[in-house]
Amino acid sequence: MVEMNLQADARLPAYLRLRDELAARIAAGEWRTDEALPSDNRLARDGDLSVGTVRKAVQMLVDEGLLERRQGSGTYLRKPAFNATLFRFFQMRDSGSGQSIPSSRLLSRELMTAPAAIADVLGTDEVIRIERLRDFADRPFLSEDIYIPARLFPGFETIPESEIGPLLYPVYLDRFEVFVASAEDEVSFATADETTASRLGIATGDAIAVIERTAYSLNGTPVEWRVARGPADRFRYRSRIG
Amino acid sequence: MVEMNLQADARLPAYLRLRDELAARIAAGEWRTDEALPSDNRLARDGDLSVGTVRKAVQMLVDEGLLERRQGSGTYLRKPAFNATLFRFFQMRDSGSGQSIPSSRLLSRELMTAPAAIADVLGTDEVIRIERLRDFADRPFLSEDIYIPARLFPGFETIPESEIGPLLYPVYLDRFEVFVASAEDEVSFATADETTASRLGIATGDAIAVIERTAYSLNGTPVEWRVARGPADRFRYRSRIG
DNA sequence: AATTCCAAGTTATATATAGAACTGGTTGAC
DNA sequence: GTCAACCAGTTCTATATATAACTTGGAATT
Repeated sequence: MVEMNLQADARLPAYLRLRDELAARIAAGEWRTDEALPSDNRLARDGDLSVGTVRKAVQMLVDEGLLERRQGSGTYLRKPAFNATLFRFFQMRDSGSGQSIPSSRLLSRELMTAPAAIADVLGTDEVIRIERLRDFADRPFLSEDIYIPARLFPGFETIPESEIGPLLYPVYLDRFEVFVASAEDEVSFATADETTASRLGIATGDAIAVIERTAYSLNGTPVEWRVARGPADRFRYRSRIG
Repeated sequence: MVEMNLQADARLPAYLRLRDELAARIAAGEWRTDEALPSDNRLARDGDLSVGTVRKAVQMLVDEGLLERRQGSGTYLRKPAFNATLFRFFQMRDSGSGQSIPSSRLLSRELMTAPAAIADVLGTDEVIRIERLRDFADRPFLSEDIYIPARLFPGFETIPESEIGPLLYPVYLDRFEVFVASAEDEVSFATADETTASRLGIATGDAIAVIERTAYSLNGTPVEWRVARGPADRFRYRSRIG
């Protein structure tokens, strides 16, 4: 919020300017996950920089998890590992090591005006709300209310359901070029209200786990807020602290 | 577990060998958090390397969160930000933004033989168990059972309670040179048994949140296992995914 | 006594260069 | 057809060097 980034460049070190430029071009969708960015040498020639400087800029984006270098081959846009990284609340116990992604059913999608608290987080009150139910081991497991800014996802509510897989973030990326780069989860416990209970197939008043997540894009803009509710006794949340 | 690390060095690149050497010397307690490591130039001369190679090694340790560079001054051992990073389950709601650390009472410390599951994680069954109760807003908030290997913490059970602050990790570092570098939390839900209930001042069978944590030192050795239990309705767990 | 200035030491940035290690494709021999 | 050798292009490692930016502490000045 301090400054817009058109002139901010001038006195930044070269490797940072290049990093910003590359990040912008990536965010603009210039490359796909399967083909290579220009080589270090190429970037150096184009930008009139030395290879060392280029490597430093690229390395930053690698550290940020955006790019992936393959020796002898090239530098590629990394496909985000949604399964492992951004999607880790499960009851992993049942099946041996079935990393299976739970199936998901869309219950509703609706263009609406967001409640104040959510509008506050997302920075707009024109949102699309998605209600979704996820199954695991053939039983309803998570009831989700998802809010995304209508401006960033124009027409999301009209996409045929068949074209929306069990994971939303790939859809965000492929169809709207919105890249979910980080998120913040908050876990708490509560009791089920009537609608939640009926969706999950439990009794009203039963204990549930509540995960509230805010997801952010590359530049730190919040692009999604969701709340997920599941039966507390089937719930486990794992977290690595670095 | 694959190999011991005395000869593993030979064919590693120079910057990795230096990184390993520095990490070992840090872990051995060669430097304190307040005075500087040898300068880049010095390390280069000593190790017969170029400055670029040295900087690459040091940068790795900076990225790993171990070191901190202060331009114009030197490279320092970073004091881990325990409050923020490794200590984040609270009910942050009550007081405005009171980042206050809850007070803590030691209930017992005892040299004992660990249950199989815990011995398995820690790699030894000779452990010290610490029972602790933490208050927040004048009410008991977390009941903790903490297990640490006796070998790594000789005599911990006899340290005067007055010399143990509300945070254990600084004690591990200052008195035993054990540096907690990362941890893994697992959050789940259960109901209180009798002892837990009486400690927390709730009824047997009441809903509680359970956080199981394994803490690791620099080289990935588990150095602590703990389980913390608190009333589910006052509980919040925050986690950043990045 | 307080302030300014300077010098030495440190990390940060940038360039240039060289060879090693690896990948993916093409060519050539059999 | 198969396999090996080769080759061009890529990233990776390492060195050497120069300058900028910054910190610290003491000396000089006011």
